[in-house]
Amino acid sequence: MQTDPLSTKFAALADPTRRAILARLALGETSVTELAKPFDMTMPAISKHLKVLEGAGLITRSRDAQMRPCKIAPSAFKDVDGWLEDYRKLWEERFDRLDAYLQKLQAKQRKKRRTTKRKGA
Amino acid sequence: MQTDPLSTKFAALADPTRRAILARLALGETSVTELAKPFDMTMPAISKHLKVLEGAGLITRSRDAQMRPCKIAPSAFKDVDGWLEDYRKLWEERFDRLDAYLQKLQAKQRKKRRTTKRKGA
DNA sequence: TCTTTATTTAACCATAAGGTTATTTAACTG
DNA sequence: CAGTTAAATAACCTTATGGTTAAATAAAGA
Repeated sequence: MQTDPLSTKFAALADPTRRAILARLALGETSVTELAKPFDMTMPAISKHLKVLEGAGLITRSRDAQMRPCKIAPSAFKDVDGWLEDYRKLWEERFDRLDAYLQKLQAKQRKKRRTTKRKGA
Repeated sequence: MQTDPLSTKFAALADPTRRAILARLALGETSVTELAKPFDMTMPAISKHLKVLEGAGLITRSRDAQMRPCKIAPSAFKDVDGWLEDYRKLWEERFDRLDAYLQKLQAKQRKKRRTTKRKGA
């Protein structure tokens, strides 16, 4: 596995079970047993998933009696979002260029229609 | 590996070599040999990385003589961005609550300063 | 203190990931 | 056609991942 924080985060997010756990945690802090319920999986498996999420800095854990409640880390998605930001620009530009191209195309077609005085479809 | 598109994309992004390839492709379409240059890695390794990126729908490939130029797929990051969107809301709310809390705290401190008439630091 | 509840750790297994070298395929070039 | 360039495939190796069962740990409760 890669050791840089961004790789670790993407790797953690690459598993549907872990994303489902995050989705549950988005509703609020909860226990491991509670988190495990929706899954057809043993507790140690869930425990490992939580360790991966924690290791990636996506969740934090506390203690409440025997329970180890989990919650989403405050700035969990900050760097992932920051990374995406660069590419967001890229595809917005791409979209802008496409948009410009389509407008040019439409202008050309309008011009054509004017010169040919509505001959074809 | 998981087979759903989002997992496949996150997994593809979880490797720094692949992210570097994407960063290079953000500058424009280019050949495999060109893409390979910055890395201390054999061609087959790069070839595999490109296959992963293509399989995730992050890049597309064409043909130009013996070359197989790669470019970033038009809507490469759309679903990843969409997924993040939900959590963006979450942490904006979290931030809003923190902000509200801090404002309340400051208000309380101003009040305190007024009643104690600047006694301590 | 013994038991129960909540969770983790250890040991193991199958499969996937990321790399290698050697070989092939594909297309241009002389 | 023979040779060169660009890239992919095959076969292999090592390590990581995602799961299991069985055992250990931690805290609360009778």
